[in-house]
Amino acid sequence: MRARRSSGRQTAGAGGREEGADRTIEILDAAADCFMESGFDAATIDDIADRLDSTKGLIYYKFKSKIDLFFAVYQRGIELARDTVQPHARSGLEPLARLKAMAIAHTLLLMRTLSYHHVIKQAVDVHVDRALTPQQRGALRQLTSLRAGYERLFAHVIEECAREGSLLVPNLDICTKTLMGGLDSVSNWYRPKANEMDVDRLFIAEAVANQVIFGLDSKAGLPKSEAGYVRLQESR
Amino acid sequence: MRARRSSGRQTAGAGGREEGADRTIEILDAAADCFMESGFDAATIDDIADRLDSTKGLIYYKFKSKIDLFFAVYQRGIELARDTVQPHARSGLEPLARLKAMAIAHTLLLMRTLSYHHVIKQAVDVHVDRALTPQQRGALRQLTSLRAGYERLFAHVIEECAREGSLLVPNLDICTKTLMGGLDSVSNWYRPKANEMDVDRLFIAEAVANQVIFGLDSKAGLPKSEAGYVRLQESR
DNA sequence: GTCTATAGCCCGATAGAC
DNA sequence: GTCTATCGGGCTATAGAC
Repeated sequence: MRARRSSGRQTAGAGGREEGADRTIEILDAAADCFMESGFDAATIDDIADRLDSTKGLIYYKFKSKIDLFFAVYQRGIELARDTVQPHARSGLEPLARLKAMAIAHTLLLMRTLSYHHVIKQAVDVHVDRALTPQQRGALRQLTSLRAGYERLFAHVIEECAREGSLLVPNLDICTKTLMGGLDSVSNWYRPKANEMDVDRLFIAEAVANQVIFGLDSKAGLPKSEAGYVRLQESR
Repeated sequence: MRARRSSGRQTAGAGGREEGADRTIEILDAAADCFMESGFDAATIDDIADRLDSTKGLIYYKFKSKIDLFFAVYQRGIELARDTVQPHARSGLEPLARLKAMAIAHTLLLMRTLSYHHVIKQAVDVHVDRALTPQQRGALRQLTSLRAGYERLFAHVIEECAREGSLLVPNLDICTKTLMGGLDSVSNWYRPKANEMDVDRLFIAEAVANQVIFGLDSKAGLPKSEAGYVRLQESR
């Protein structure tokens, strides 16, 4: 899993492909884990360095400050989600099938990258009210709008469903937030088990996605298998 | 809203009315606000004291430590919710009507006591992994089970609905957590507005409760007004 | 009961060796 | 690039006056 590669950061393109040095991703992963376990404030830079079998010198070489590191984790978390879900939003399927595929993909990713999603949750919570430099405040603003854009992926598809009549949406904003809130709540209780298979996670993701879209009402007809999701997934 | 009542903690009844001391509730309220705004770690005891126009001497006179204060807020938050929702769980209505009344009551309370619910969220999140004394660990265990009991109020009613066939519940645990996750997600975006009326909050609470139970599916018949909730509410 | 003053610790951040 | 050593600030918690 560890990269362990040369480096050649600034030394001209040099044509070669290959990840130069970027232990950066490793740092982000370690930071995400620590932020999940202890929360932003309680996690120390030493904790993160320990997890990398390194020292904080390395971390401060790559990131200006603890909060900058936090923002980098936040950004990677949202970008991962966007890159995973966006293809489903744009597939040629019917709106409702797309929404379901997005919900499942979102939930599966959440389970596979739990720590990043916990960081996103902390960032959404107010706790990042603290004193920031102007640059940091700008970065936060950009991240907030990146996140808003991600939510809009869902809102747009929900709106399409409403327009074609497949969903009843009294208030688009409330509906979108409540739907995504249900999906994200998986992070409150899901913890990966050793030897867990993809099927186990898929079972959970399908159950939750179904529930947030169709509810629990026995009078609604739950379509059991939406082939669209699987198809897209395999083609990656 | 504030209590302002005697206290007679140790000094025998003494008959006199007058607020003896219980500024305790005031401390809890101020602490909840600060914990919501800044998070447990970033909030300082001085912040909380400032909000009370007091000093930290007072707070340490009433609470042994910052984490004990946090636990006290957490406890009050769950007890408030339990006291509000339990009557609806036990009313004579049909299971599905009870569930809806509970969901609405829960969401309304969340909006009225937002800061307490943010504290509960922080407590549920892992962040309270930190080093605790044996007593504190015991207290946390008790609070965790208090919270579990509260969730079971919902689980039991959902189970009743499943048994009588009014809801389809593939997995009781996942369904309960997802349903409550949708309700609790209101705390991610709801912020009280000046001059907001009870009706405004009721609109939100009904919309969210409807969605987490019945979903958005246009083929389900949404029962629009459940008189049961209002009846119980007025009789308090 | 409430306040002031301060001890003591922890952690973010930096300087500089290698 | 990565590590060691350290400073400086801020916060919890306590001691003791009133």
